[in-house]
Amino acid sequence: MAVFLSTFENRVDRKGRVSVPASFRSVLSRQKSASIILYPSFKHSCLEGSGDDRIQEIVSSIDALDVFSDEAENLQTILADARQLAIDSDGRIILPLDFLQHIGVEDIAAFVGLGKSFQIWSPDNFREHQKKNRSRAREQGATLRIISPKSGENYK
Amino acid sequence: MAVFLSTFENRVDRKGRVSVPASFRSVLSRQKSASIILYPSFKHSCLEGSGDDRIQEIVSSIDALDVFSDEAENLQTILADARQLAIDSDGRIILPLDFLQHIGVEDIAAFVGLGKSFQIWSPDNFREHQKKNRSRAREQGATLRIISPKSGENYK
DNA sequence: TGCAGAACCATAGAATTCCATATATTCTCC
DNA sequence: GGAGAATATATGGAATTCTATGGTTCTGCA
Repeated sequence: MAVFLSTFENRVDRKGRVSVPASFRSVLSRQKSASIILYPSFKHSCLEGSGDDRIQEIVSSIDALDVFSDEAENLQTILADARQLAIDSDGRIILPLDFLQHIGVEDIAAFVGLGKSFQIWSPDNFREHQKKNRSRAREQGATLRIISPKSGENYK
Repeated sequence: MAVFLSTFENRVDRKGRVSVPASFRSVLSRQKSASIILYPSFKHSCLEGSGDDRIQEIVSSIDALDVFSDEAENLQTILADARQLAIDSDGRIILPLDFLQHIGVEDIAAFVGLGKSFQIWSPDNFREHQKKNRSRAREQGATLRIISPKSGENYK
């Protein structure tokens, strides 16, 4: 498995420790460095996460923008708020307190696979978010257009 | 035979284990990784299933969109709900409890071949669904335009 | 020396693998 | 063509491994 997939709810203990889902770890272990990058989402009350090769892509994308543009500065806030977290020998990370507060997690964290990246939510907030997304996806069904990975051509 | 075809009803045991029809397995074994991707259908109370090359297509599609766009989020709801299930040495998968509940399966699951993908239904729900579809097809006088397969695709 | 963070154990429960069997299907050889 | 052997499929249960998770000990640093 080479992509982050599915949703897992794991317990956060008093020290902020939480197990990274095994399947996520196996994705991360294929990358150069098996650590995790997390930063608060500016759209939702969740954390955006990925391996650190994904961060390289974000850095490059920002670099391609005008240096002093608002857009570039907006995206640079991502980098300023990001943290790199090591995965310990038991497969856990420690979520910083301010991150936990930002997403409203007391004792359960939901890891949500989004392909090349993932998110961390409070379970309740995520369920609500997912419900909204589903109904919007149903309405906009036309936008669920699949692109073949090899040719890059649309099926219609 | 290289496409998912016909309908098979197999027993689901207490642990959620169920045999994947042999002919489906032979289709899947031609792909890179012989595992199954399942996710709840938007439209019906069934599960959508396919080989995991389908997930690669969805991930690529997301990648072609702006990272934080609504469209990307629509597709990501699929990934968040999807599960990759390994086929064990006896040809079985384990259907997660919440999936079984979503489609209302107690002890029998119907695998329905749809060509490039398949669905999993409760037998009763499927029969009803099939009845509706048939009568609609009759009323609307279904027609079909045949498109020859792209050269890259191997039928054997 | 006290504290925070990291590394180390221990364990219950879940998930995966392995084995056994009944039934159905195909093959083989007469 | 048909009887019997060999193979394949679906299914149940047991054994083993893995994952998540709580607690304890170590270690560097102020």
